[in-house]
Amino acid sequence: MAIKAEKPYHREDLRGDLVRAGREYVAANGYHSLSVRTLAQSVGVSPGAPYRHFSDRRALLLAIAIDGYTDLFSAARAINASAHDPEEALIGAGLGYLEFVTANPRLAELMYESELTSPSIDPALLEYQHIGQAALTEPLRAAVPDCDEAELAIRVLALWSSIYGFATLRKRQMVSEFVPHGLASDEVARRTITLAVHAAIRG
Amino acid sequence: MAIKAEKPYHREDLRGDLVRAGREYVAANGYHSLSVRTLAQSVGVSPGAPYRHFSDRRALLLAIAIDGYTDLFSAARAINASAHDPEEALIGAGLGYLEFVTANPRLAELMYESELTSPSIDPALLEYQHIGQAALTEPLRAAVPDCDEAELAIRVLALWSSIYGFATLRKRQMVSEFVPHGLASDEVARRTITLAVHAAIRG
DNA sequence: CAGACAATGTAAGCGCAGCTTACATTAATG
DNA sequence: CATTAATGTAAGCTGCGCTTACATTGTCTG
Repeated sequence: MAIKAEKPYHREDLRGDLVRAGREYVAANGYHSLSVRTLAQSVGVSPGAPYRHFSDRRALLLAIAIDGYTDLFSAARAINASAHDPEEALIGAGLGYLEFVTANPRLAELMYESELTSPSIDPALLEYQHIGQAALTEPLRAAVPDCDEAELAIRVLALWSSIYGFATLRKRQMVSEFVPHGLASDEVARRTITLAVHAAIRG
Repeated sequence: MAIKAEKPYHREDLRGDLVRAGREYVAANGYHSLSVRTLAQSVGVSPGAPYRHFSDRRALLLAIAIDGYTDLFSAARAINASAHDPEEALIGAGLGYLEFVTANPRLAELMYESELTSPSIDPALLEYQHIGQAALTEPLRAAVPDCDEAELAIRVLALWSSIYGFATLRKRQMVSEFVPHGLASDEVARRTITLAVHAAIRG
């Protein structure tokens, strides 16, 4: 009899393995070139097997993106909990998002700039957008107590636009194109985020 | 002899025809599903012909994107010329970009959110980024005369982050998610852009 | 003006990927 | 224990990016 344990016909958690391996691949090479076949092979399974767990390549990408969202938001919760005042919470949220995008640029691309968000965002991702929205809305409401909801919503949108836009441009290494002098990148980030937060607070 | 004019073996401007047809396709269906073969067929040419003019599918997409940039910047020049003061020029630039993205969402996706910009922006597109940068830098310099260049660059970056971020979120129809009340979309846009412009002017 | 040459098109095919269908194997259920 | 659903495999269809070899045509030069 063989010493090696025969690999079982049914495996423990193929779906999870695919998401994890897929996430590693995306982190290394980006989502564009991710192939269901190659991914299947890399986890040691036949080319058709993933389709038992994902209807589409798109569904697989969606699962990977959602996996990324859970990480992002657990980090965001930690930051929010350790903030002492609303302004600090807002700046922390912005810088936290920046850090996440910097640490996981390819994953962020899948989450925020892929076919999952175009032409309009995938319904399955809407819930996560609302969580992110709340992470800005609550502190801002606290910072600007007497402010009607419509105005608050606009300011949240403007703030999120700034944070998202800056993070995206930075991910593409376009900050050095705009700010050619040898300013420290972190300093530029801090200035930009605080500028946006202050604009949102004072209107 | 045939009444129809035989179609010539060599055509006038296949490259241009491919770019035009490609742009139409992208506008209608997005760049993701654009296929070189199908595009070749749609302009009545064999599947290999496009490769005489474009080394890659990517090179074709690049040409389509550049075609879009020329349109965007010619519109931007017109707006800039008709502005009466720097603040008006900045707001006009922002709203002009918004209009372009709203009118050409799929094309904007190719220009600003495709594999051409990821992981870092394609060198062939850098020139166009500089043009866009200048369209904000000059009016802002005029609006804030005594401001050193580094500070000016940071504010331009912050302003462009806001404009780009807002336009992108709006393209994904996420504005209605953030601002659920029946506020007119144009009103939200105007408020957001002016907010960003004022923040950039006063620091 | 003729022949060489470059430019630009076609025909055919390789390799790979998404996805489907038919079948095999195993776990769960009554 | 037999049945059934779940989950894997094998094989193949279709379409696409890209290459190579060849056909056609405009242009340049002796």
